[in-house]
Amino acid sequence: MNLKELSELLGLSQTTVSRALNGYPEVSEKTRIRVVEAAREHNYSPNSRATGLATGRAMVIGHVIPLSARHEIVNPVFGDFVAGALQTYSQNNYDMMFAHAVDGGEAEIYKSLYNRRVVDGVVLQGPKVVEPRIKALRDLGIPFVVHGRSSAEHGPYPWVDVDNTRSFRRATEFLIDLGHRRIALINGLEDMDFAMRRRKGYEDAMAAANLPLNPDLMFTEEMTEVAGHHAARDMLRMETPPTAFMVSSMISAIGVRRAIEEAGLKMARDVSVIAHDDDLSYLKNGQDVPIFTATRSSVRHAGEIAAQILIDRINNPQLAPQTRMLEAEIVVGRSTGPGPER
Amino acid sequence: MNLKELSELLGLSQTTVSRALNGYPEVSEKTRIRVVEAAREHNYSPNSRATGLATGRAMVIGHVIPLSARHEIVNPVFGDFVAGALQTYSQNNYDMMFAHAVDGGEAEIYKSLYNRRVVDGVVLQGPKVVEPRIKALRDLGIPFVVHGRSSAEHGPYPWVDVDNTRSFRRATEFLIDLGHRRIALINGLEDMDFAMRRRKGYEDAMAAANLPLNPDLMFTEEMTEVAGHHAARDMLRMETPPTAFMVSSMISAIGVRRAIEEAGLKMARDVSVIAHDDDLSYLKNGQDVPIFTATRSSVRHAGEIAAQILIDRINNPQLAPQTRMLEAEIVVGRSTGPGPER
DNA sequence: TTGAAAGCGCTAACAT
DNA sequence: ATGTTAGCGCTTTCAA
Repeated sequence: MNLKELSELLGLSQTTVSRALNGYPEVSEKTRIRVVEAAREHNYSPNSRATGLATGRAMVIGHVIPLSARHEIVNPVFGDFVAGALQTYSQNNYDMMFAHAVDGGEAEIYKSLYNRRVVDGVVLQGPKVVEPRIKALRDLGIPFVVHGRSSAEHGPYPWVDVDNTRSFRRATEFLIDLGHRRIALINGLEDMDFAMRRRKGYEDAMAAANLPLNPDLMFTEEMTEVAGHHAARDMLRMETPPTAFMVSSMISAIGVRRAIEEAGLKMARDVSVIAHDDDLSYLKNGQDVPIFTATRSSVRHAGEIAAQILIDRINNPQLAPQTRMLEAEIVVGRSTGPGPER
Repeated sequence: MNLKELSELLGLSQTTVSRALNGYPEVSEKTRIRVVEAAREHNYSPNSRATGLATGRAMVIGHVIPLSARHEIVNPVFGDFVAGALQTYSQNNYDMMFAHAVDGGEAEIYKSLYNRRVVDGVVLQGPKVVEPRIKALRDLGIPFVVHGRSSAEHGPYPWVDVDNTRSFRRATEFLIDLGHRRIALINGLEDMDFAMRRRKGYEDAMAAANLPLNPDLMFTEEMTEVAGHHAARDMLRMETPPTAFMVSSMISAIGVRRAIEEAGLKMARDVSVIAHDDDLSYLKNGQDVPIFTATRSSVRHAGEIAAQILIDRINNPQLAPQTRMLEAEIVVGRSTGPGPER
């Protein structure tokens, strides 16, 4: 059922039916009711391509995943962000498009999506420290918002981020307060902006406590089980192994914990592990567990906010770029056992 | 730059330009080259909404995530499947649409996406044992493919699945061979078809070994860290606790392992854990690690296949529903320590 | 308050 | 080998 058929059925013009359905004021209430009911009854829904052609709006927003970063889509944080954005989109009648890009081709994908009028705007996820995509999007005039920031980018651009530096500083401080001195950092790839910031938080806390930075205890790789395992295993074989691990992802933390088991060490008593996005609900039971930071709900919230900023920008292009810094929800539990001196 | 402008620029009709760009044979090679070059030079890309309107095809496929199942999008397996599908889509010039649905509203979302001609077909993810969506999609005439199966659905429908029953049977057999007798099952929600099949695999193996099924060792919940932790913690407090855990997700396995640590037990020596989608690359180093099944790459492959089946179906609606069963890639490592008798 | 008609950018019959 | 023309299904002036 399309507009024409519906209007013929009602003995009205397409115009009137369209107006009635879209809430224009000049339609009589009587007609509107008749139209709306007939539409529902005959299961009419407007063809979004035709609407898009006529209005010039796609009502779709694009997300692009670098294909090389296959782990990215598997990163739970990614899903949290997307879930948040999805919620805001549906409240505003937007749909979400998903595209992927081979390495280096991301700018092309954005351009293609926008030029073909598939999307009205895009969300840039996983920005690197040096991120040419931001300039590209700005130059192309594509409405966008960044999840995260890019430190090397000095022009204004809209972003939403959680305070990664603060999270890692606070968590590291917590470990230091517990008496740990050899604290390892199992980080993501440090050309990613978030990873660089996390390292900074870690370094800041170490410096503030006058603890030396040991390059052998600072590892950077993709955030996978395997990478976490290898790094932790090697570190635990050192003469003076670390007594604690700051880990950038719950996924790499799986590997880290396994390495600890394999080394015959006991979690919490011999070694503490803080993973960035581990679930924290345990702590509510007041149990003896290692400490953690939690940002899962913060990330979901970031998705909601980012979507709203982008939608505002699409509707009002001359708006100044909005930015929003979210504090990660940090929860720390008690450390168990005799502590780090072994 | 649109078709009209481009054709005026070239002194050709829109038709000829369109034909040149779409590879129709009746265009002279000379003209084609001239057109293609001008298009590239002026950065022309066809408006997909206009193309869609004219052709009746959206070149978009929809994926729907139940919002209630917020964990679903966070499940790594979900990402693997999507990544696989995305790859096939881009090879066939399809884009991927992402929608979400509040509980029970999934059929509406499918209908809406299809009626509005936003998508040409949809992928049904996370089918339940009883899955009304399949009948709904069939009745609506929407091209679709199911990732997984629905046991209560007896009519023909296209699906791609991994052999969950076999995976869990084999992994359970492996534990039994190692001498384990009290094997716990930490499963997902068993109204989900895959979870039901996994339980069946577990039960089959136990029955074949004449081992009793102990309801207290069979847990079913959402596959979260918290749920895994609670279940394992309670089981480990039993008089005769399990010596091994079969876990349905690497995420719940995090909770299970933590509960084991908290109980003062040593992984592998005291308790073995097999998690469904744990990464297995460890084993390649020939280390002493617990055993695992791996299906990560199988799931990605499932995504590729499912996408292809759907595309074929869209292009050829009278095709009989294709189905495809994939064998999960199963890898088992050596169990460490003195074994389960403690 | 309603309708006629043009047009959004493309494809596909149907000429030529 | 190229062009003319009529849509695809909607919105939006402009008229009535």
